[in-house]
Amino acid sequence: MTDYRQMTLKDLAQKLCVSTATISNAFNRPDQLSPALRERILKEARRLGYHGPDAKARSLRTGRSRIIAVILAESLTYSLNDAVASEFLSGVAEVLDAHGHTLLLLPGRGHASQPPGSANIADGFIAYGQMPNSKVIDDLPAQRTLVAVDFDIEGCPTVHIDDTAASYKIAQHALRYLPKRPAIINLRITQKACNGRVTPEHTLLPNTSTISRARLEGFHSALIEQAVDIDQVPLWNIEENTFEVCSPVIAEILDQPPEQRPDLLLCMSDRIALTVLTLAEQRGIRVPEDLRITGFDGIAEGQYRAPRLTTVRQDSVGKGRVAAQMILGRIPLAQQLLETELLLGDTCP
Amino acid sequence: MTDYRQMTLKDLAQKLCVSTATISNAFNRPDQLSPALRERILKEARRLGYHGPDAKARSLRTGRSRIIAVILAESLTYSLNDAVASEFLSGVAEVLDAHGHTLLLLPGRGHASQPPGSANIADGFIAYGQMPNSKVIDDLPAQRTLVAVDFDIEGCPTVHIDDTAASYKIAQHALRYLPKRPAIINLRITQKACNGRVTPEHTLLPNTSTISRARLEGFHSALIEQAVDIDQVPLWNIEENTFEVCSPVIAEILDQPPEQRPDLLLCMSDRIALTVLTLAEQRGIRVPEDLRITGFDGIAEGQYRAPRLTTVRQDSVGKGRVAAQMILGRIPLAQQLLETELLLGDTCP
DNA sequence: AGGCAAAACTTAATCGATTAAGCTAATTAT
DNA sequence: ATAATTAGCTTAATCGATTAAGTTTTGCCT
Repeated sequence: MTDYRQMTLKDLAQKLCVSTATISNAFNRPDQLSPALRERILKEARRLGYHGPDAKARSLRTGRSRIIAVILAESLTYSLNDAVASEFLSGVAEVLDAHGHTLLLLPGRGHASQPPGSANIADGFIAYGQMPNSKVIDDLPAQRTLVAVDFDIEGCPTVHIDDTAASYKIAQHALRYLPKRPAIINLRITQKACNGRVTPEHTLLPNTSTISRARLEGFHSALIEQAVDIDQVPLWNIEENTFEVCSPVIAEILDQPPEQRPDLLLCMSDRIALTVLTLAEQRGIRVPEDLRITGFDGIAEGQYRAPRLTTVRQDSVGKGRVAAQMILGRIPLAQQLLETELLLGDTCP
Repeated sequence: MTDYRQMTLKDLAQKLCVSTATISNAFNRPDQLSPALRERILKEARRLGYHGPDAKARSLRTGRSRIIAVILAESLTYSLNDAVASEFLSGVAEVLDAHGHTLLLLPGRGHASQPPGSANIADGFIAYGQMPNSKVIDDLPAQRTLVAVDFDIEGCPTVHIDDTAASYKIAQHALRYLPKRPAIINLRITQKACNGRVTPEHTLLPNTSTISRARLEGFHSALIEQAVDIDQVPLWNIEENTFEVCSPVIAEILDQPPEQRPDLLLCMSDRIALTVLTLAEQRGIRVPEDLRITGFDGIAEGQYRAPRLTTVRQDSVGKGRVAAQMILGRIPLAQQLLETELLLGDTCP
């Protein structure tokens, strides 16, 4: 019987015998009409079930949706369970929310099962940790702002840290103890997938290509500085930063005979380092006596536990804040480099 | 000079000397035009920098945006760092993505700094863990679907677990060891804020009001069944499920003289239980010998560590999946009750 | 070759708002 | 008292698509 079409501004205008412009002004520009009328309109709107101007129509007309999209590197499922990505997102969300914007989450290219489509509803885009050759920008509407985080796009404002310097810093700290058998566990540094020990056949990605690669450079610099032959330092690669994928590789490392087993593991992420720690504890390997472990990121999980993880903290939340502020035009679009901080925990004091 | 207005479908139509309908069809209904023409259109579109139909206009015209909004209970900042909420979101995201939808994140009412506004762009809403008297629905467009998760709205499809039964189950397990001094740590069960020991002055929320309250009921049932006087069981309340807020309260509990200190702590969440575990480890309190600990949720962090947390797992990811499938109409809108599972870890074997 | 159906396009109305420009009536200035 | 300004409201164009209905072209059948 009654018609279930949603009530529009026009319907409301007709019922109240005023123009649509006036209704619109009642919601958007209070100074354009008498307070009495505005009051009446808002009251009647509520009574008749009109919940304010339709966002779709409004965004079409004004050209702005108050939505900012974050394009993640991985699938949403992965990203939401990754502490670093989550912290980053929470920084973004905090700033967006403070300025009346909302957050749209997009999976990385190659992870979306459908073409973007609805994504270009956003007023601006924050691309997070994409691959260097990433084509994210290619199908983004040209007019809208894009901020790149943790990777570079030519001529695009970016937010990042100096990964090489940071990893150099922690490796330098760890090497002060002159480990007998240092080893490195890295994330996705080989051209083709490799879950395990990296051999010469596995070609490494180019030096500056990804964050992982940059961090490996830092480790290497510190090792070279200590006159360690980096070719003698076992390098392990892991394809995904999750406990499930890390575990078997790390088990393989730890299950070597004690005299071959590393006594220092420089890990490219806290997730890896924490997995090492868990597996070491399960095996009764003493940390740091038998094995020193360092991480990278400074996620909460590594600090709110005993023993605390020795790591280098990057301000992921801050990254998110800065990126969001840039997108909203609160700070100038620029190349922002954030600081990192050594966290001396118990796993490599 | 050149005009920076974004290129529209109409512009493209003019350049190619075809009608706008044809362009639109080239993007949306391939069967409506000859393959040759379609090919030409897509190619020229790419060449001229037309990235496909504008999402704002399209969503206005079609009435659908392919965006689903999740209304969280807390601020986005909190939710994104909470493992349970993140797992839930990742379940939602997984299903949405598989069906070409995207995810818009909205902070809970009272956490947004601005009125919703752009939120009603979504095709459907999933409200997560709201307070029982929550007014979320009130300013939601009436026509759109709403699914409630972990709380109830009259006449609204819901997804939840039987919190009381689940907490009864784990408490029952823990009580088999006939603890001398059991105690309970709960989350937000008092009328007004209370961070610490709950005394008679602190009125409790009504029985069925929140999840926390439901879980407390389960603990109590199990205690009563063991003929324990529940008024003698210390009850502690915590206002926020974070390490920072939990710590001082838990320190207070653990720093009591050993003969007064609880030998069993039934915790309402894994976050609380893990904080207990960390602080106990720091103090050299042996778990489970001196202190047994149980959690609730089954988050990854509690299982991927040594000792593993004894807890009851709820399938948060599954909750998200089911909620998303309902919203998308893949499964009927209904009241869904998911199963829980006892995880026998090392903290209360 | 004529008739008819299907294929390939076009026309034009529409989605639900915003906003510049215009119009009256009321107020202020001279 | 009259002109000038302002307040308060309306008119109508516009944002950029989609899609039902209509038109022309092509292909097929007898």
